[in-house]
Amino acid sequence: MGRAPCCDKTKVKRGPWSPEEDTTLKNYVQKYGTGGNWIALPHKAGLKRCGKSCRLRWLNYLRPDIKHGGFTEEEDNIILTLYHNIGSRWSIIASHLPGRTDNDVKNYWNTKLKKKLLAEVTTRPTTTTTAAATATTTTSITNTSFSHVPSSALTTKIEANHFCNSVNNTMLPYYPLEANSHQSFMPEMLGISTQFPLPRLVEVPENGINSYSGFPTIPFSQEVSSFSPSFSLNNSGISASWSVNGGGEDNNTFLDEFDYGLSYDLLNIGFDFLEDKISEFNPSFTNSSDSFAG
DNA sequence: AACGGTTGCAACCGCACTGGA
DNA sequence: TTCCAGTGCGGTTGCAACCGT
Repeated sequence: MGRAPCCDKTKVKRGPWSPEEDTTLKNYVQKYGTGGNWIALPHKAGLKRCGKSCRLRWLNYLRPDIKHGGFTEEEDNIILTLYHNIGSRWSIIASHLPGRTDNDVKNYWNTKLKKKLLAEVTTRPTTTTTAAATATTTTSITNTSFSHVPSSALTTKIEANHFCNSVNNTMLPYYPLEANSHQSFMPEMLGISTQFPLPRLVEVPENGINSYSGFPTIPFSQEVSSFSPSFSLNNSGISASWSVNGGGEDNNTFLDEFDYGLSYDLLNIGFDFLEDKISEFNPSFTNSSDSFAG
């Protein structure tokens, strides 16, 4: 037995809204407000529509403060950053973009921004260098709208992917940002069998104590100029080690830019492929919104 | 011009959450 | 504490417009 429908589908109009319906809804809401009850609103307003449909039409289209038209470069970057940090929480992302709705942002991501990023990645020259990665290495993707992404971040993750693939063709999932964390961090996004930890970049207090024990962390107060991952395979599985060298001039920038690199590489992998691999590895994992460890 | 494929976006669906009774 | 109507949200679908052949 499923949930009772919110209205009788046979008695309400569905599909595209006519200009007359738009006018009726807009006039009613502007005159009387929603009254805190969308279900009752269409009847009061004289509309043969489901309340949910009215709400959606108002919020996504008729509201006076809605911004229509193309997204700016600045909006692109905000979406990219937030998508990496919190995933597909479109309403939260939209709340950072005045005049944009969650539906707008979601559609824009799915139809344009994701493809734009993929195009950037596929046209980027192949990186063959290893290990040492510095925050100031930005040359590989200049002349793009995301030229501030350091190749260090790209290289780090790409090598991790290649390494995992070369061992047993298995990957573990990207963990979304934890809700209570203060700032972005690098999740332990890849691993095999023993789930080797990749570093998390987390905001930690000046005393250096943080709640993510067991993982290397980089306090914001620490200057960072290079970030060097290395991998090895031995009898006990895979081990990964990381080193961070001081001397950077702006490590907040480095951390922020690292986030962009992460987004690039998630796209480079392909979400579908990644999830298929995860499912093979652990049948209890069903989709990207699930918690793998939970 | 006609057709088929692709794109972009409005709208819908259904589950999760919330708050009041 | 439990129940449930109303609301919020993310994923998905439908379709018109566009594009290439």
